[in-house]
Amino acid sequence: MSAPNRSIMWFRRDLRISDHPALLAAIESGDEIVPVFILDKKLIDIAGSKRLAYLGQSLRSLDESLNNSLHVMIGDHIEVLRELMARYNATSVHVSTEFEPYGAARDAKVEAAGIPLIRTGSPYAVAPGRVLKPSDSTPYKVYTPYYRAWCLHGWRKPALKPQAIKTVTPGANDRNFPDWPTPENAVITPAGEKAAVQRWKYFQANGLDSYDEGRNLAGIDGTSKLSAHLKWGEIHPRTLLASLGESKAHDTFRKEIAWREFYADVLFNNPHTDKNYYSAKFAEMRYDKPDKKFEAWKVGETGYPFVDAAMRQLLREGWMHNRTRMVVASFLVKDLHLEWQLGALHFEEHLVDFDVASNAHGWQWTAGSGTDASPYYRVFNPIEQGKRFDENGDYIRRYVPELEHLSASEIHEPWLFLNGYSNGYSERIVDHATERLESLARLQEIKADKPQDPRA
DNA sequence: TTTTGAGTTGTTCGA
DNA sequence: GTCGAACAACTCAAA
Repeated sequence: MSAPNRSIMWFRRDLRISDHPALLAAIESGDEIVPVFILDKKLIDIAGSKRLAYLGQSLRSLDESLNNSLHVMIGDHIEVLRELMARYNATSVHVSTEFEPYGAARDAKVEAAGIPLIRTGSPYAVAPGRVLKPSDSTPYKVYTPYYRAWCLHGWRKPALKPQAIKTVTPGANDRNFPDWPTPENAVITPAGEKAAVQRWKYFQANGLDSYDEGRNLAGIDGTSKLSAHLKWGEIHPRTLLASLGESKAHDTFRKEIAWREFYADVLFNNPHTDKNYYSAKFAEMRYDKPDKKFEAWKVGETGYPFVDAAMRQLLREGWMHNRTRMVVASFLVKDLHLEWQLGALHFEEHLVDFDVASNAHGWQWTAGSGTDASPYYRVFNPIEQGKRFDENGDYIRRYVPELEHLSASEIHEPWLFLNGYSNGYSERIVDHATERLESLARLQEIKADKPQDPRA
C-alpha cells in the first residue's frame, strides 16, 4: 500500500467551499487535502479591528465546512508551506490566483523559493488582464466599452460543491484561530459562506428588483451588502451572475459587479495606482496638509449631517453605503482639499470589505484623477445629496444622535434653526460653497496649457 | 491615419 | 417646484 497522495489547499481570499475551482482541483489531485490559512503579519498590521474580527469569524465558518480541519498558521508563508509539505508529504499547493500588487508579489516570492503554486480560478468572473480591445489587444481605460467586452467575453457557470472533502487531521499547534473580538460599540455583519448565501437570497427576494432606485437611498437596506462576502471570497461573483436576468435592475447590479472587475483589471494593468495618481497631473495640484479638519472628518464631526452620519457608520459598522462613500470622499478631496490617499487609508483601516482596487479607484474617481474623464465641475454638495438620498433624515438620525430631535425639513441644515445645535452638534468646519469654488480654481491650475492666441 | 462621438453616480442658474 | 442649459478640455474607442 502506498502512502496517501496529499495536496495543500492554501486559502486566502476564497473562504468558501462552493463554486471553488481551486478547491476542486486540489481534491482531484490527491487522496487528501491539507487546508491552510496563513495569518499574514503585514495584512494584520494594517487591518483595523473590525476587519480582523470579521476574518476571525469567517475562518471559523470555513473550518466548520471543512470538518474542523483548517490549519490556521502564523508565520512566514514560505516557511509554513515548506513545513506542511514536508510533514504531510504533500506535492502540490493549490490556490486561487491573486492579481493585486501585494498578493501577486507574495505568490511570486513563494514560487521563487521553490514552492510551485497550482493556480485555478480567481476572485473574479473574468480574470484581470483577460478583457482586451480587439483592435490592438491592449486593456480598456474606459468603463462602458470594458463592460461590453466583459459581457461578450463571458464567464463559466458556477462550479459544483464538492461531494466529499477528505482532509488530514491537524495537529494541536495548527489551530491558531485568532481571538479578535468585535470592538465595543461596533456592529459588524455576520461573516462566512453561509451568511453570504443567506444575504444573497435575501437580497434577491427583497432588493434586487428595486435595485435601480433602492441602491441610492442611504436610509434603507437597498444595496446587496455583499461587498465583505465578495472581498473574502465567501461567495463568488459567478454565483451572483448566474442568477441575473435581463431587467434594468438586474443589469444595473451586473454593472456593479463589472465595476469591481474593471477596477481590478485597471489596477492589474497599472499596479502603481494603488497609492499613486492614475492621472499623473493630479499629483501637481495644490493640496492642503491634514490638520484638525481631517480629524473631524474621520470621527464624523464636520458639521455636515450627511457626511457625519456616513463617517460614523464606517466606525460603527466597518461598512458605508455606496452613495455616502462618494459624498464623504468628495468632501475630503474637494471641500478639505486633501489628497485622496489620506481618505483611502482611513477606509483601509476601517472597512470590513476593503479591497485595494475598488478602494483606490473609487477614491480616484471622486478625486477626478481616475479612469473616468471626470468633468471638472463634479463636486458633490453634501446638503443636496442628503436631501436627495436621505429625504426624511432616517440615515442621519441613526448615526447622529445630536440631530435626533430635528424634523426631516430641518435635519439637513441644522444651522438654519434655533434648536439645531441644542444637542451639542458640531458647527460646520468649512463653508461648502466657498470650498467648491476653491476646488474648481485649483483644478483650473492643472489644466493643460492652452495654445497661445496669436492675436494676443 | 483621421475623424467622430462619447465619457457612472453633479450642481447651479435662470426661465 | 421644475426643467433645460451650461459648466472645459481632453482622452479614449471605434469606425
